[in-house]
Amino acid sequence: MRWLAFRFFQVPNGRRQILNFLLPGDLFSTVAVFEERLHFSAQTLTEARLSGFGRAEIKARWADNPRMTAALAKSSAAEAYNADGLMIALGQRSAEERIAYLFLHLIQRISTRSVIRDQRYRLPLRQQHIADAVGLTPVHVSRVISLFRDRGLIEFSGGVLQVLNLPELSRIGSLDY
Amino acid sequence: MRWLAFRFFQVPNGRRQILNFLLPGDLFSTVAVFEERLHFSAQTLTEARLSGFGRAEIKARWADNPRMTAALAKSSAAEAYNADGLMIALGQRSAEERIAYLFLHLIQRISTRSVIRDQRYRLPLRQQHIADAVGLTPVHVSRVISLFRDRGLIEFSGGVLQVLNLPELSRIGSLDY
DNA sequence: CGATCGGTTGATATGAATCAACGTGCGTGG
DNA sequence: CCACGCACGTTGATTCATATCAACCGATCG
Repeated sequence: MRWLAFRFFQVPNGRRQILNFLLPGDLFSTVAVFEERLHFSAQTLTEARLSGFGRAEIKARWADNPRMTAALAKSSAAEAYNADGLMIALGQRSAEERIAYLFLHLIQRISTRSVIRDQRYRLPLRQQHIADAVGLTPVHVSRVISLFRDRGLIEFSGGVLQVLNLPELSRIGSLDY
Repeated sequence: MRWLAFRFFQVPNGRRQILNFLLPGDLFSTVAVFEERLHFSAQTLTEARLSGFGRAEIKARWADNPRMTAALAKSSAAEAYNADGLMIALGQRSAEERIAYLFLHLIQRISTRSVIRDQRYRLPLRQQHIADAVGLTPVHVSRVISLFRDRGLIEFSGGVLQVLNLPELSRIGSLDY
């Protein structure tokens, strides 16, 4: 991954929820195109390269530009789809399932963007970020990842994820829907 | 509320996550306008009145109809906003907070649609639905609602929610963002 | 070379799940 | 019209998954 960022909400009680991760080529937020005031924040995990568009400019060009319209619709649909997946994970699934789900989700998105060798993915996250994304504590994330490591499913350290047993990881994390 | 429905995903393990509730006037799903295959299901809680639109028809009229474009954009933004709220609730908040949040969210949406008397809201849900929406068991939902009742915050039975202490309910459930 | 950060590990605490029993209202069929 | 069954909710006892608290370790960095 060339760079990585995330969108999150800081909860008054001190916790935060990571709402999604942003990868190269992602629209930062489809809603942001239409809404002036945003309820969330965003932060990069690496150096990142952003392109900005004026809201007025987009709106002006949008009506007569079917390709832009289609791109926005597609981005919006993907956001909704991903949000549904995370809600399902957070609401109904165990710690192991959530973490496996997150890894699977990320490696799938990364795979559409770059060629992957030996199932190694650059994923510059700390366990804290995983915890904030899947609604667990960093301590518990550490335990689950250790468990995965002991079972030979993955290696994860130094910002690199290596998948060693994809079928089993999928069995745990996938919803296959 | 004249009628009520919800959008949900059936998890292979037998649980289900309610992704959102649909109220009169809501677009069923913005994504459904563009995508052929949907990953979720929907169900009504009461008799409901639906209007259908052909996907082709919408697409054809969409380019040259700025009002429709705006309506879709607005609906899509609201969906994303609500999804963020639920992800935050599911990921970071306690059982009491989640349930208070859900009630607040629903009464707010209902209030924009009908005139409310005496803080009484028709809300034809079973505790099972609340449980499926906020990621708890029906048993625990029952306990929390009893607690709220004992503290004089709400009454909830027979499909009617009566709010008795809105400030306190808000203090518990609101994120005030 | 000490300090800080991220991760690991162990002990204990706790919120919510699970298991189970019971109550109540309601619809249905005898 | 009664009796039974069923859906829904309540309540108590217990279990379990994850949080919390705390100590420690290794790497990195000023």
